[in-house]
Amino acid sequence: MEFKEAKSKFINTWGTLGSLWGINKAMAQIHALLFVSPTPLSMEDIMEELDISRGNASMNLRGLMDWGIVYKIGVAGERKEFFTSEKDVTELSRQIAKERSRRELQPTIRVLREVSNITDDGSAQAKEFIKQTKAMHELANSADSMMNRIVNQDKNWITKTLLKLFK
Amino acid sequence: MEFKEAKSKFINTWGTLGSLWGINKAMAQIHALLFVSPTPLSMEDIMEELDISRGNASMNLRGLMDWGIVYKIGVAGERKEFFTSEKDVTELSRQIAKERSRRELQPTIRVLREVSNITDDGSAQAKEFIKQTKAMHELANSADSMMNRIVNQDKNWITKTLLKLFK
DNA sequence: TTAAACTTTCAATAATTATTGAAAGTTTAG
DNA sequence: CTAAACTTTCAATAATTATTGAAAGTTTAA
Repeated sequence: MEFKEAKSKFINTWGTLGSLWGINKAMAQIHALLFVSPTPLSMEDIMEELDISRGNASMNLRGLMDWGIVYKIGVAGERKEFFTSEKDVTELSRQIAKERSRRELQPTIRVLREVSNITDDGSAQAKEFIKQTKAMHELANSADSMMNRIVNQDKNWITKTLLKLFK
Repeated sequence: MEFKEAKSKFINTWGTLGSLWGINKAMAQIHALLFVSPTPLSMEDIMEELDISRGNASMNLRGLMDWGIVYKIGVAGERKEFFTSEKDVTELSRQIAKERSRRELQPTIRVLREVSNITDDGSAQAKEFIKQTKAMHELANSADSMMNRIVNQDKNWITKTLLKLFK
């Protein structure tokens, strides 16, 4: 397999994978493209390479910037804007973990705390509901602690932990 | 908040969350319903409670069984089939980790290995591509090792590890 | 057997989500 | 300022994905 084929396979795989994780295809593909590009790309470049419209490129680039994994940069002597992605996979993981915690886990934990706190009316229904949602609440809290540790405490925690555990 | 409201809030939240993770709403809601139900439910029960069609219920129940987190059981003296979910949150996590590894992570790792193994033609493009996809390949391998450990090695690994790390 | 009770399948349709492209908005060079 | 170069927005539309419901399939009681 040569470069061009490998590149398009990578971008495609990333796009499909993105959809499985609630990230739309174009957004995942833009990220993949920037991730393997040695130089920043303009919106024009991205539109052309992925064959998408200007509007699509603009919206999804903004989305990626909101995730904190793509940056807009200025290039001297160029009027248009250029984009580049977070290149370090550890930092990328940290950023994604941080955002998923904020966007998904924390709101879920809030709901779980709320609903598991109803008063037990003595019915089997209520008893099971409380038991199960409490268990889920504890699990979600643990997962969130883990993510927060990844994000806040120690920049090399992932690597260190994995090394400790698996070698 | 009383039971009924809490239950519907839980089911709804789970449904929305599911969509964010590539699981469709009905499937996530069926799981939520079974997860908090003290007794197994028939397809009829599920259709009525979630207000979905027979076909929808049937297909998504099969999906949940493929994930290994919902079981079909026979009830003595009843002709129709009943369904129940995995009730233990640790086992639920194990099962989901196992399936996600099998369905998503492993195929991705295979592609990453493939594309990161192209021959370096000396171009900056190819160099960066190889460097970045190799880094991603290593990260994905680590994540998969972690998941496999969760799933295969030790049934209480999650709990133990979390306790060790965060208490 | 047979027929009632139940489940699955799948083509049609509905609902949702992504994409386009052109108008409106913004920035900057001159 | 003004106009060219560029970006963003958003209503219309396309593409994708989920849902329905009825026909086909399966199981079991008698």
